[in-house]
Amino acid sequence: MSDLLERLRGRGWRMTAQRRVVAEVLNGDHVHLTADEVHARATAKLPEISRATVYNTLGEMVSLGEVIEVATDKRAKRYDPNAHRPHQHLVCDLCGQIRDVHPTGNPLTALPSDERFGFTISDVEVTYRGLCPNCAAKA
Amino acid sequence: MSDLLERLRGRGWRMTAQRRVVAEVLNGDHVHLTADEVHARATAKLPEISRATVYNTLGEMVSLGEVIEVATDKRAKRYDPNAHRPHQHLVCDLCGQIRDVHPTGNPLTALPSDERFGFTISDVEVTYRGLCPNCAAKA
DNA sequence: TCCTACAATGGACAATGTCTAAGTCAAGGA
DNA sequence: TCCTTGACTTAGACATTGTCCATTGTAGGA
Repeated sequence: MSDLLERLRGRGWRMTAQRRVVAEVLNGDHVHLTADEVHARATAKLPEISRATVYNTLGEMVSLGEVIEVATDKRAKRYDPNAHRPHQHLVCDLCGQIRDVHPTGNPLTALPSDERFGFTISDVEVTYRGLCPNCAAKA
Repeated sequence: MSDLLERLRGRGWRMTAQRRVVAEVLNGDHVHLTADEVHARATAKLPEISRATVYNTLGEMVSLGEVIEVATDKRAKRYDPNAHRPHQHLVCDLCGQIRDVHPTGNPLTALPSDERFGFTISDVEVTYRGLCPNCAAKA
């Protein structure tokens, strides 16, 4: 169980009530909240926190590399606190549920050099799509 | 060179001037326009076309499975007319340029069954990120 | 304790996408 | 060819998501 708050403290990040609350809301496994959901939950703990602060704080955590932005659906970006361990995502097309998964092998090796168009590739994102057990049962 | 317009006609899609223009704008290889760019180019050919129609038409082409929605950057969705042939995307993190690529092998085999959480997986999206030759030279 | 640089606030603004009511038109039938 | 009908298009209001900025507040060091 990674502790996002501890990791941020360890980087000498200036701590404020607002930042602590955002980090607490975002902490955990299989957590993929939108900025708006983070704001809603943060407001429950600290009513006067503003939307701009939530956006700023999320943006800073992304810049620090402690949180990853995920764009699995067409709507809002989601924020994933498990930046410390590489992983990919599994998404249910119906309910939108997201799970972290760890495929075997390195997807980079699947791309031949004549398909790289001279690019310097630094990262690969893989999104598996389908139906979760619940939605599959209903369909 | 696939002809999007021909494929749509072949499906008995009711043809209108607006739909024809949108299909013409979107046709080609390595084409990944945003809805707004499609609207801008369509307006050049047919000035009175409305934004709603562009969105509707793109949405219908996606429903028909003739066009794919791509969410490579955090901003607008992009539309890719090469739905008839499976492929993945290579994105430049600086200039946002997108290329279609064809990795070898099946990325699905990389996901062990105990990492599938009971999901029925129907599709895998792979996005390679890095710098294009131009941006790498400047950096 | 006091200072100062950094953080938070809130409200306007921007970008993207959705919806609705009313008008228009493509395509098939007489 | 002309009519009919249901599907398509339009314009603009509205919704959602995200950004910016000037002002106010505060964490942490001297």
